[in-house]
Amino acid sequence: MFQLHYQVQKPLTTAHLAQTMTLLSLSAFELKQQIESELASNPALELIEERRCPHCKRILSAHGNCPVCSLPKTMDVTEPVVYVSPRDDFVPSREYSDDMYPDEPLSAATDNLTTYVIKQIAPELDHKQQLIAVHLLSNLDEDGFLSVTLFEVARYFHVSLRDVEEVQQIIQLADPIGVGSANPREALLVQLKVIAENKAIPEYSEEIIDQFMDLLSKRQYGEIAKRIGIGQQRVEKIANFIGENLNPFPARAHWGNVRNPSTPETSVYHQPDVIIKFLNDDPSAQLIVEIIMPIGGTLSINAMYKKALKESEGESKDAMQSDMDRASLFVKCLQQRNHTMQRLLEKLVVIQRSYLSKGEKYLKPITRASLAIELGVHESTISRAVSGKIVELPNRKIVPMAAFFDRSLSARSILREIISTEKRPLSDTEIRKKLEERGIKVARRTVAKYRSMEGILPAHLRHAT
DNA sequence: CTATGGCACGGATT
DNA sequence: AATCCGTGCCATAG
Repeated sequence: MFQLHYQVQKPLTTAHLAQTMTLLSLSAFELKQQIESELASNPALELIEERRCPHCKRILSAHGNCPVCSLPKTMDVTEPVVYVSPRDDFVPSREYSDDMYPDEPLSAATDNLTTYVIKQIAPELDHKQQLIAVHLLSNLDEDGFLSVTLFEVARYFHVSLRDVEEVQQIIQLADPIGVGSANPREALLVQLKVIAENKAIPEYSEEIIDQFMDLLSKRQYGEIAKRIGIGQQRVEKIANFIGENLNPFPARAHWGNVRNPSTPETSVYHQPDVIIKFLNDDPSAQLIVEIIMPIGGTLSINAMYKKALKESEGESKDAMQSDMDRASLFVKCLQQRNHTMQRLLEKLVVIQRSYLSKGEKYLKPITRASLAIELGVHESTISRAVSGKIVELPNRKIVPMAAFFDRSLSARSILREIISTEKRPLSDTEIRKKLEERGIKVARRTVAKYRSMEGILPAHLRHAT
């Protein structure tokens, strides 16, 4: 039924529970919106301005201590440091900047997107081009990308590839900019060009998107810097610019907060909700875990408002009191959310430590339920806390938090290794045996599934390289 | 006869 | 209650 495991100071109310649960399931990006709307609608709430740590420029916590500089001196390596980190530099990755799209959001449905775009561009096109445009736009996927190749379309209409490209370019310039591209890379390049007309763009932006998209999405800025031959800081700046001004999924601007099941290929870059690092990047050192709070400063009850409430009378007092209650409820729920996240991550990083330091092969296949028991919370609490959250790992990779509960990742990773070192193509049955030798018991059928998940061809179509 | 993919069932997850 | 994932069974290809 209800979860009575929380260590709460005040008695629980159903409202309290409901709101805590909602907040828990929000990603940093959604949380930011939630907090901002609450802050705007409730005068009793106040955002206390940040105070910054003189050493590391980080925003100080409510207690005035710096989360990084005040790390415990006793470095018990097995004890991770987990803290909530308020960020005023938080930039939601899936949002357009206002100057690009001042208009109100569109409906989400793809077919509406089709007509929406056609309306914009129809006047510019002759009859034949219109036919092509309709064809292209009816083959958009949910992200606004083409699910057909230009070549196919050209053949279908018996026109030259050039003609189709021309139409595509017109479509890409329509709102949402970049729609009708083949992939995120193309979309970003189009957006970049459009912005460049009104605004200076950082040098190398184009090169980075064009040539290092995969590295960019994994946030491996150092690598990019090395390849271009410029400083890493500069690359980070450019990456920030891209994150702030461009959207790799054109159609999603209209989707609000989409939970994308992000496959490695389609996920581009995200602001993580949680950042996990090793102290000094040393895998044998202590783990540092940052839980991102997408606001600078601390949210709390407005002291002036509290005072005014005491002095007021009658009906206005009632109204103020209710705002007050809502405010304190919100603050409390927010604290509880962070507390839950903190406890969850403390356990999680300890359990998955070898995964964090040594790679995918060492991911322990734990379940949400087992962790729930250890933490003494309901399993749905874990589910909510995990769903939709993005984590940055010590190796700079961005993965969904659900990856920590992947039952098959380590198996698949070992499978990849087996196949990449095989002398002759091994059949699924043989692979199953090899896996068993390494402590993974799965059915033969499952090996086949893992193979296809990894995009590895069946044995008879593979040949040793 | 062997290797593999498709479909469906049951348990876990959401 | 709906959905996802591992697995067993079976059909099909080689």
